[in-house]
Amino acid sequence: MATIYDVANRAGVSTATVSRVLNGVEVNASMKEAVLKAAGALHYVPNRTARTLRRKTSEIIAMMIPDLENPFFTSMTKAVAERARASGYTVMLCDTDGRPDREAEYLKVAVSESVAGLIIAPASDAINLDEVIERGLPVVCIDRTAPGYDLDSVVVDNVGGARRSTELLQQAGFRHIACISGPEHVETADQRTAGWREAIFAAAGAAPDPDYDVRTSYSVAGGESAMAALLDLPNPPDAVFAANNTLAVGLLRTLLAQGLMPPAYGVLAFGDLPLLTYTPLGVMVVHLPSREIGEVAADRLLERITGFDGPARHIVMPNIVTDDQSGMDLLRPAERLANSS
Amino acid sequence: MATIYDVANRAGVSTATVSRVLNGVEVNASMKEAVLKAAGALHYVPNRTARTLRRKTSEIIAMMIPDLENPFFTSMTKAVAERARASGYTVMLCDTDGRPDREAEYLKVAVSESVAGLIIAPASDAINLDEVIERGLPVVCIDRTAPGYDLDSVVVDNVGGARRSTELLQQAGFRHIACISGPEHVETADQRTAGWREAIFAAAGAAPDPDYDVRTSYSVAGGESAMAALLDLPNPPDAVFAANNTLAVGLLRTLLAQGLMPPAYGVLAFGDLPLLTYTPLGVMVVHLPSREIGEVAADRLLERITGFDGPARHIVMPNIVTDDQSGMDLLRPAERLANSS
DNA sequence: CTGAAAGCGCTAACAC
DNA sequence: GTGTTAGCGCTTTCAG
Repeated sequence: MATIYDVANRAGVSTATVSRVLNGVEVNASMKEAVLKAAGALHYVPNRTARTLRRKTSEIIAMMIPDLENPFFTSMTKAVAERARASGYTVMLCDTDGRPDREAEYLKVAVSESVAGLIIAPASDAINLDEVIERGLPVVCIDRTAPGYDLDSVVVDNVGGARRSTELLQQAGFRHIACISGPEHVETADQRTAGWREAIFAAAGAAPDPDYDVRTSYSVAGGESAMAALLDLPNPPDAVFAANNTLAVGLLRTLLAQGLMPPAYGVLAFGDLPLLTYTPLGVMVVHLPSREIGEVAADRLLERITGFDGPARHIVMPNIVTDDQSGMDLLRPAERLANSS
Repeated sequence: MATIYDVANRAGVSTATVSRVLNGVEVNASMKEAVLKAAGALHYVPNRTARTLRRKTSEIIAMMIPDLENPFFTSMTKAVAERARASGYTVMLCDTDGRPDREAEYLKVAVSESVAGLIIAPASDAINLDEVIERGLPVVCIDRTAPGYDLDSVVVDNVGGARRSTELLQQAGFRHIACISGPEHVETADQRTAGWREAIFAAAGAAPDPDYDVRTSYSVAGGESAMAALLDLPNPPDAVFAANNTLAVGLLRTLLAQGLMPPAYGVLAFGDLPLLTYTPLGVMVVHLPSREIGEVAADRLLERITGFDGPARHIVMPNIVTDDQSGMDLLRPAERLANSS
């Protein structure tokens, strides 16, 4: 309730001086002390809203992701929040549910709140960031880029990673490898499917069976039904490349319900299955550095917020736990468990 | 960039009229149309900061939880964000990491941002909400209450649930049941341990072995080391009641690494292990309605924000999937999988 | 029903 | 180095 005026009065100085003290601008030592004492006595809490109105930029960072419940985005978000907090910023959570309309809505709110910056995993490749760019808002894309805009981005190597993943399945002896990927026009889904195609083509000298190329929503339900459809095929696959973790969980549900168990049935998940990985199930898992992506993205954004104005940086994250040339962690969960204990 | 003045000018009306139109106050139809047209032409986006400064309350809800990466809080947060969005509010994410100092910091930011309301899972039972209460900020406690304050709360029956959980382990034939719970002074941890004690006392006619009563941090690491310590005991337990999901994951890691497998070794997790539950592992799981807690909490808060001023409501959530009198879902994962397919 | 104008709390010229 | 003061964009009395 106390304002900067109250503090100024009590300390016998002007509001400008109070503001200076509060913002770390050089001020006479005795005045500074008086201000601090007055502020303490009055339980003064600066009003960020007023500051934002005046400065035209808040201490809030907008974080837009398609699904907070996906551990991949959860840990990314946690990392961003932690980095932001350390620099005095707070995160405005925007779960777009993968819907462009929600995304547009949140984008408007972000502008309306004069957020300091934006970290976003675009819901589709048709995303419109014009308004945001016009206002000079710093933006960092994560996981997916924003086609048509030259923005900082932090992603993983989807095409190459998917190709190497598929090759691993091939090396494990599987010959009929299907790919269950996310929606069309979602960059990661398109790229991971492309990587799978490359590997299949390289091995077979021909394009993959169109029936094996399935696209669905990035969700457990999507993985479940897609797998069911694959098993209903006249010539069902003997292995599956799951383009993300939720799809893998879904397809695993279908598989297990039908008595098909990895590793006899080949399953490679592109992205971690956090809790599942602690159980002895023969699923191959490619670890994606979600936390690190969040950290790097936050750092890059903070740099922009504090004035950095260089050209866009496109960062492709190497994977943390390295066990082969690809830089990916391809241990089977059971092995990983053994190693880590 | 366009302000309400620009819109007013273009529409040939006063800013007051523009404001009225934008806020749904009755206005002459032709004027209203003119305002809307002008606003559209100018790509006008209202400035929420200015509104907040004037109204002294923003359209942001602060959500404070101890760990975003715990699926229990993740789904709760997602539910809150969704409900909030539907009412025009956005969520400010505050991951306190279970630390009172972080919590206090975020509380200050929340006040400073003039948030419309607060949903909080207190980091400890010594939480100080004075400042927040003084300012008349609506608060709803989730998962844990705030001792000393009479606030709306949405929780689960910890004592009773823990007791029935332990009884289930007893009914399954286990006789040496340990309890791994969270930190002291964390309400849920205290209460769940109390419920376990009740069950042990009722069955044995004596207090449980103090060695079996372990408290650690609510984390995978905590569960891991606690389980290791239990197994090192001269007379190790044959079953464990895990007071939350992360503890369960941790103790499971230790167990599996030592070749001890449920259900031969008794494990009951109080709280879901989302992805793990899809695998055929004999762990008993008590489902906690995290999503529903979030929904109810958000609804109660929104009521307060829009003026409700009745006495505090203390809501104890029943569990969703009901298979016994306790209202809890105690199916073993494998059975659940079979049922749900 | 509509308009004029004050003011929310703070920052940043600008003047001293 | 310090104080004065004009707004930031909006809502909301208060007159008319």
